[in-house]
Amino acid sequence: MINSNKCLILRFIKFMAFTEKHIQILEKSEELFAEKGFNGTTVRDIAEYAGINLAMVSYYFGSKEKLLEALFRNRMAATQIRLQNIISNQSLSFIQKIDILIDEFIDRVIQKRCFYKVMLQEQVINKNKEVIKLLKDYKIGYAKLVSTLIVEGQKAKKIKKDIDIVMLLGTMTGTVTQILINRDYYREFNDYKKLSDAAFEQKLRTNLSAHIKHLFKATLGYEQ
Amino acid sequence: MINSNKCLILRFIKFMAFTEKHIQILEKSEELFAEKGFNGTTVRDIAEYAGINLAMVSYYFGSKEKLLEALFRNRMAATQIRLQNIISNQSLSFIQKIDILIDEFIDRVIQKRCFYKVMLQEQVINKNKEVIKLLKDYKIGYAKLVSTLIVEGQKAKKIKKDIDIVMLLGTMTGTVTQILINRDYYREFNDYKKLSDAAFEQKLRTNLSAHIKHLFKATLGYEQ
Amino acid sequence: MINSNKCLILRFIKFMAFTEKHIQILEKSEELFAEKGFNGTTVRDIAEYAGINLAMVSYYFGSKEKLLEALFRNRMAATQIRLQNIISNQSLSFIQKIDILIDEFIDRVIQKRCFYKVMLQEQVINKNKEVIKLLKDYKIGYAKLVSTLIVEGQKAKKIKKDIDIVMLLGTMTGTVTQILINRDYYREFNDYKKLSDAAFEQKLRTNLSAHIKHLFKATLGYEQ
Amino acid sequence: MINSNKCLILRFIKFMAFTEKHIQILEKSEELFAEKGFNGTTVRDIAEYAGINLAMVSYYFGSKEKLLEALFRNRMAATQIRLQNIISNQSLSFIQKIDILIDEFIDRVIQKRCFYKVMLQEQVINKNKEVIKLLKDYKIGYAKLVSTLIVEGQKAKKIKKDIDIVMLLGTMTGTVTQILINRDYYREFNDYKKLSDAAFEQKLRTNLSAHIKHLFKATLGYEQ
DNA sequence: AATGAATGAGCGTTCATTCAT
DNA sequence: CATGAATGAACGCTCATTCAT
Repeated sequence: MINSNKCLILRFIKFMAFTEKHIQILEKSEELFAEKGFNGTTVRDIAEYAGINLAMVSYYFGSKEKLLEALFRNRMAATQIRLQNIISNQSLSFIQKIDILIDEFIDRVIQKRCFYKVMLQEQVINKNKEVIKLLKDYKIGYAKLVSTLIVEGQKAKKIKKDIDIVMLLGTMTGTVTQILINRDYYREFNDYKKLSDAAFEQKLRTNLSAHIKHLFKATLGYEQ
Repeated sequence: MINSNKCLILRFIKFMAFTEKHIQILEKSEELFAEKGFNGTTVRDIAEYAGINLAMVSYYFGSKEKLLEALFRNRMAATQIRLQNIISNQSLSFIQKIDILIDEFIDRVIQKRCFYKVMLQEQVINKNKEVIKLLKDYKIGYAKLVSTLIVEGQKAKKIKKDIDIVMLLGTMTGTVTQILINRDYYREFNDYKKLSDAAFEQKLRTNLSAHIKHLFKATLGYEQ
Repeated sequence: MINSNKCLILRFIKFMAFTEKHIQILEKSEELFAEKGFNGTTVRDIAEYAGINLAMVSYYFGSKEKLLEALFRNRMAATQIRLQNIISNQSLSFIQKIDILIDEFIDRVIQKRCFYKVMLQEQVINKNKEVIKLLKDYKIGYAKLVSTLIVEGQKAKKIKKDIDIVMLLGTMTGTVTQILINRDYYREFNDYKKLSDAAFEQKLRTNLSAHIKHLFKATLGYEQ
Repeated sequence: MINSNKCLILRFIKFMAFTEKHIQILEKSEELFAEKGFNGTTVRDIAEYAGINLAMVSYYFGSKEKLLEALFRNRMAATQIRLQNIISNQSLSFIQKIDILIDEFIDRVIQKRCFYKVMLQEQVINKNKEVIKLLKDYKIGYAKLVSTLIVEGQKAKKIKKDIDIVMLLGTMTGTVTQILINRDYYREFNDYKKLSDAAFEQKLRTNLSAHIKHLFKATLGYEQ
């Protein structure tokens, strides 16, 4: 089981000896890309914000485009590890795994919100072939992984037949993305301004988790 | 009640005498913005693709930035009219209105998919103040409109209390957006390649409609 | 004598049927050229400021360049008439004529200060051949005219020999020009701010007149 | 007294590490600005004439506008040094200092004739605030400096009372400026064409010097 | 006779990238 | 190994002028 699951997730890790400066550039550029977009961010912006020399970006990563690719590879390798840890945990039921996958996703987007904004951009304006390839592999891997869990549930007659997995994952991803985008507006509309930033973030996490889990149960037909 | 609903939707229509060439530029630039992003699209690209002189963009719209604003104003004015027609229809129950709103949204995004890609961009990379303002007004108007319907249903004891409207609308918007983004991937994964483009689009519409309506019912607690 | 003097001044009048709109454009463009320079003034600026259609400038004058030429021809024709009136006055002595020429020049520059700013520009940045030609003819005519008066005075042994006329006229023109340029600074430095605009202008005229006449007397060696 | 004079001249020197290429661009652009005006000179003109890349102007100076400002700061810092050397020379009488100031000015304008054409432009078409500020400071400093010398002469009862300093300096500046502008015409009118360029320039210098010194003496009332 | 629409040319500036050191 | 200096290409925009009506 574990081995077969492993195969479902692609290996994004590609050897690259990252120094502290590499990481510094990646993190700072991620923030800028998220805020102003890839095209709206200049190499000068990155150099200035990361406190490095202008030529370093090309020197370290080859080009602005390849910096973006490195960013994706880096973040996606981390994601792979997180997913692997969940899947390989033999003490969890498939229902528990689905719930944990939902929470993991919410947590991931909230923690790495900059990256998910960049990811969203790349999916819409898609230009970079390497990134698109990474994204496609990730999506296929993720869908197959969830598919395995659902098939397992269907065999145990605990989950409805004919589940549209891509649609369901679209709901999860889309809902979280929309809340990520409309974070301030969500806070305002629901009168959460009185909460501290940390408290609001916790509230957001809880609300999202409950909402999406409820949608999954309604779609998959299981009860906990 | 219906009249008061009218007030909930903002008026985006602002007088601008659009000639055929204005429309031509708007539509072509919309396609390019959707494909390559606002920053990734040059005025020269637009001029070439729309078959007009380079200087016409500035001549007609003032600047590339104002062209984008005009695009948003134009599309949003059309949206307003569509919404108004639904709301002002006195022969519909609130449940019917919610269902129609869902279908209208799906239809709108599928028909104007380019615009919705541009809209997504602007929400993530947001730079243009005028556009952000239009978007905020639209979102508030839309949420209040749905809120009115839900309150109506709650009064009639047909809808659960404590509905998180922004979250629910996030699910609708997010799901449709994700399927818009992953359209090709959705087609591939579900083996819809054998369908004609038109048949697939119809399938997409039907699936999305059924899925989202089901999620709404599960969230709001009503039965038709 | 009168006839010979006439020959010293060139004829700038060239037939052009000027309508009110022509005059309007000339006067408004003169103001703008004076303020922002010829290159810094756009045809759109002129059209807007003169309240006419953008195409009128080309339509009426042929081009922006020819508008400038028309402006020079117009103003210089008027100058010619003013000078002719002084020269042809047989009741004046040559000393009186020199004094009157000085006052006429001061008066002309103060009244038509915009034009003299444009004139100064054209002499420095000189580009327009037609204008340069007009200016050269004017200068030669003016110098010859003054020369005639001085020769007359020298014959009457009232004026020193070896007068450097161009230098002397340079002093007159230069002094007035400098005060025109430094008008505000002159007012401030001499504490004339308390005077009304009209009173200051009168003061300026008086001071300039006395100063330049004094310099002429010191140079030419005559006493009134 | 001499030390207090030092304070009368503003300090234009602002640290800027000028390389040879900076100087090259400054000098070449000065020529072009003098000939065609600031607005009439394109960055491409400058790049070509100075033998540098088009982007270098922005790279070195920030913008075309800031290049102009640098030009003014540079030339005016040099002027300050020249003036300081005269003022601080304790072996000169105030009359000698005035004479030397006149010669220094003539020399400066003839040597840096391009700059003085640019300066004249900026005073007439004035647009650049920084340049106007520098010019105003220079004028005030110069006038105060001369004023100090004159007051010294008045105390020694060698100079008339009630001297209009701005007017007198206007005569000096204006006369030199006019001859600068009408240089060729002056040469032609006075039949100096037979002289070599160098000989004519020397003649020009001598004539200007004698003429202006004479005007100063006539105005100030002193005798050497 | 007068003008709104349109345009080719060229503007100042910024870009990601390169390269000598 | 790291970087300051430099650059070709392209950017959004404005210009004076034209032309069909």
